[in-house]
Formats: sequence, structure tokens, C-alpha cells
Amino acid sequence: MEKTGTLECRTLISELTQGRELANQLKNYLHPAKSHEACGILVENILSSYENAFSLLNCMAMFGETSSVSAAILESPNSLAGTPTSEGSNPFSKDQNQRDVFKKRKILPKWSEEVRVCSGTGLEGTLDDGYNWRKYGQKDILGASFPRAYYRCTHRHTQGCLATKQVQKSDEDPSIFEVNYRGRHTCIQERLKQKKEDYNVKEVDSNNRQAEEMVISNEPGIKLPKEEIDPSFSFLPTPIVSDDVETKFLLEPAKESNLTESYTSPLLSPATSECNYFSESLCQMNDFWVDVDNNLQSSESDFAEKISTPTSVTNSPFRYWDFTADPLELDPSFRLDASEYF
DNA sequence: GCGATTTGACCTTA
DNA sequence: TAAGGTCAAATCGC
Repeated sequence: MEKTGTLECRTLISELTQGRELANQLKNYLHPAKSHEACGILVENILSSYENAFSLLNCMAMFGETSSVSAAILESPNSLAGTPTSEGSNPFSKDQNQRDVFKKRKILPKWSEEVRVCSGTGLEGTLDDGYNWRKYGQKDILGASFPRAYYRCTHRHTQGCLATKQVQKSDEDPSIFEVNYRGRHTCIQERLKQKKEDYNVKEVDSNNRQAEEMVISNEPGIKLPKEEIDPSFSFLPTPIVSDDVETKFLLEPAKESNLTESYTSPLLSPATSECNYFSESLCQMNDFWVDVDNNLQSSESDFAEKISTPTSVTNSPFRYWDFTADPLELDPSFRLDASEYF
């Protein structure tokens, strides 16, 4: 048992060390001449390292200290789902897999969103959030007027992505869909690869275009690189990749913005968080937000939030808070003042 | 033919 | 034991 604990500690230290090194690299990249794309990639890697560490801690708490847990997590980002080839390949896998699914259900992070679907948008039923989902079940829920639909990531078998979501129409307002997410997408790695390739190409002529890259978004005070904006972007439920948003929010100095005035929804206040990320996690997480001075703050609250994501033009900025979905723990004293870098 | 959806059965959890 | 969640065969649509 002592050896097992040592292994857990080493893997944890390894992950945290990697996170620190990546953060140092990111620091070097926070320079006007460096591309935001590179920063985004680094941030993703940092988050991945911390996620692995936290997953490891969660699993250790759930299952006790077993080296197989850490090995399973760290060996591959997809390994929690079981390898595609292992499914059905042996007579024990079916029962075992189903049992595993219920076990894993407990340790996966979960959060919810409310998505208002405007009539006439033709978006009802699709609820496109940028990921590919496959419906695998539907269930009538006791006391609910509408059935609950179950979706999982299309890449579950090809990439072992464990992300699932449940979609249910609100009883009070049928135009609102309550979407419960569980598990983060590990298939995101494909997008990162693509981003890296794109970055290599863009780096060549990025200097010539920097002056024209910044355009004003629909929201005052928020600037987005032109290339990051969907041509059809109009604050409709355009699939905004949360990871991009995470990156952008961490790195973009929302100069002269009055963010807190714009985003005064009580749902965003750490003090009024309603539903829990990691609600079943034994680890206490800090969540964080951005104050008027654009500094990252953290709180001692549970890693929790409830995001309202209406599709009307007036409310869309809430999308920018998606980054709090990441199990990222920050030093409460940590402050990021990006303005000096841009 | 292949991939997505539907739906009844089965399993786990509280 | 009831309810929620998932599986997998049947069905559908391109």
C-alpha cells in the first residue's frame, strides 16, 4: 500500500510540475509579439494537467488508493471510458462495462445550463453547443411534463470521450431547455491539434495582420480576433467552443469594459451559485470570476454555477463564463492583470 | 449500407 | 422498490 501511495504522489507531482512549467512558458508568451493562439494552446495544456491531477485525487477518494486508477487516468485522456477495442471483446466486458459506467458516473463533473430556444429560429431540437452528440435514450421523468433526452458524445467509441448531456424542456417555460452536462470532452484534443496546425500557418504572416485582427464584438468593451468569430456570429446559439472562450477570457484584457454591470445576473455571483460542479467530488474546488479591474478572483465556494444561455441578442455574453466549468484551482491571491501585456 | 434515432429491457442508486 | 440512467435491437433516413 505504501508503494501505491508513492506512485500516486509521483504521478500527482508530475502532473502539477508539468502544469507549473507550462504556466512559465505561458508567461513568456504573454508578450505583444506572441500570438494568442499559442497562448490558448498552452492554457489548454495547463488545464489538462490540472484536470488529470484533480481526477486522480477524485478517484483516489472514490476508490481508495489504487495505482490502476491513476494509471488509467494518466495513461490516456480517454481511458476512463475503456478502450474501444475492449468493449465487447471479452465475455466479461458487457456486465463489467455497465458497472463501470455507473461508477464513473459519480466521479464525472457535472453542470447545467438553461437554453432558451426562440420560436422561428429552427434551432429547437438541435441545441447546437459546438459538439457532436448522439442520442442514446429518452425517458419520461416523474412529475415532469416533458421527457428527458440522453445524449453522449459522438466520439465516445472512436476517442473514448465520456461527455454526456441530458436535455429536458422546462415545465415552467417550454421555450427553455434545461441541459445537464456530465463529463468534459476529451475529444477536444482533435481541435487542439487543428489549432496547432493553424497556428503554424498563421504565424508566418500574423505580424502583417495584427493591426486589423481586432474587431469590436457585439458587446462593448470586448474585443475578439476576427478569425475567432463565426461569420454568422450574431449571438444566436452559434456553437462557441468553450475552450476558445476560456482562453480568450483569460488572456483578453477587457479594456474599459464594465463587465460587472453587463453581467449582473445573480446566476453569476459566486455567492449565489445554485448547482454544483463536482458536486459529488470529495475535493473542494475554488471558482473564480473577473472583477471590474479584470482581475481573476477566487472564492471559497463550491465549484459551482448555473449558467443561463438565452439565445436572444440581449443576453448572449453569459457564454463567456463557460470557462468556470474547468476544474481549475487558483491561488486565492492570484491576480492576472493582462493589460500590461497588450 | 451506414449512421442516427427510437424504445423496451435491464441495471444502479437512493 | 421506484425512479433515473444506459444498453442494444429494431427501425428510420440519407
